[in-house]
Amino acid sequence: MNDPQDGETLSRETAPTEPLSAHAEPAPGDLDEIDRRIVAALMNDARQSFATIGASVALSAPAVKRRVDRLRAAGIITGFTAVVDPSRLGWTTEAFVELFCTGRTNPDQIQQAARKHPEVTAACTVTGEADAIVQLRAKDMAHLEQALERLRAEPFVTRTKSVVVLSRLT
Amino acid sequence: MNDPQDGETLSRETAPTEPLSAHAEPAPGDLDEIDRRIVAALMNDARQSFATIGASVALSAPAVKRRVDRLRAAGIITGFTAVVDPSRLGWTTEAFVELFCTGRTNPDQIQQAARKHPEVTAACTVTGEADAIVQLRAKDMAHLEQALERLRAEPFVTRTKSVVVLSRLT
DNA sequence: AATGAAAAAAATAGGAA
DNA sequence: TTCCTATTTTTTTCATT
Repeated sequence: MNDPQDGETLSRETAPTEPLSAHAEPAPGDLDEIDRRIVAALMNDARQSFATIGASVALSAPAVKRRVDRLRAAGIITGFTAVVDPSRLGWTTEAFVELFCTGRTNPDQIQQAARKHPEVTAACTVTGEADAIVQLRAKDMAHLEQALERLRAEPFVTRTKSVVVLSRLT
Repeated sequence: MNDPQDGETLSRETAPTEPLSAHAEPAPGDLDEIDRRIVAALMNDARQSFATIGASVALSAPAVKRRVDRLRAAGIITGFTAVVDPSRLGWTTEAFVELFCTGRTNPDQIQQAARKHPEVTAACTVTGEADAIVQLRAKDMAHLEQALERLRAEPFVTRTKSVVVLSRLT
């Protein structure tokens, strides 16, 4: 994917040692290559047996189990979950909501509020005009509206700006 | 050999042209309360045993297993995955990017473009001024910028507006 | 410290009622 | 659906490098 990016006229010589798509693995934390492959395998299928994983990383089942235990204890793997097709569960209406908050709202307040509403599937503070973006998922538009009203009722929320998801592409 | 769903085989002459695996979603929302609780339990911990789940929904382990099998076959549960703390794996920089597109860009084009870039973790078309929102996740700010540049180079993209995630609250 | 092998305990996968 | 059972997997224990 080498895209000609010549927009800049500054013809500073490019550093020849800099690989563009450097997959530099500085090994954050203390995961080795086997740990990474175990994590990848579990992300792919969290219910496969340790023996199966072991076969793909050339380790015995107990050895894999110990590493998984260690990864969980270290907080690298935080849990295992079922991947559900939300549309099949009926909560098919989605929205992104920008939250504008009062002057000295802190992230903890937003977080606490987010946890109160089950329709909130994600929340984060952001750069830009808004203070936070939350993702909502609801059964239908009426449900979404109701959830949004509840959010707007939070004392620190001064204004919201929503966009509704028309279709999910990924 | 074992056809689980033959309960109502009317002895009407079999239609030879009938696709066997007609994924006829006959009842997209026909999960009963127990199914929902099983799904919730698995979302909470995908590696707990069927017996444990059974204890919480007052069902035997084999009964739970059959329901899970059915939920998977129906495409409601699409898989099981490990939940990983992304910051421990390196891709810690996130952004929401609004995409403004040329006049008659269709969703398929956006979808194809989204698939080309590994940094895109989600993409959807939305109401409002922008045509789509994509979520990016990258190793660091430089990586994010590079991914954004690649996105902006798509021929149908006229303009983008990004906000960077400061911290994830959920 | 980390691994593999073996044994014990637990879970799973089907079958029958 | 539950019950039952053979098979597989998990988990502990122990010996090895």
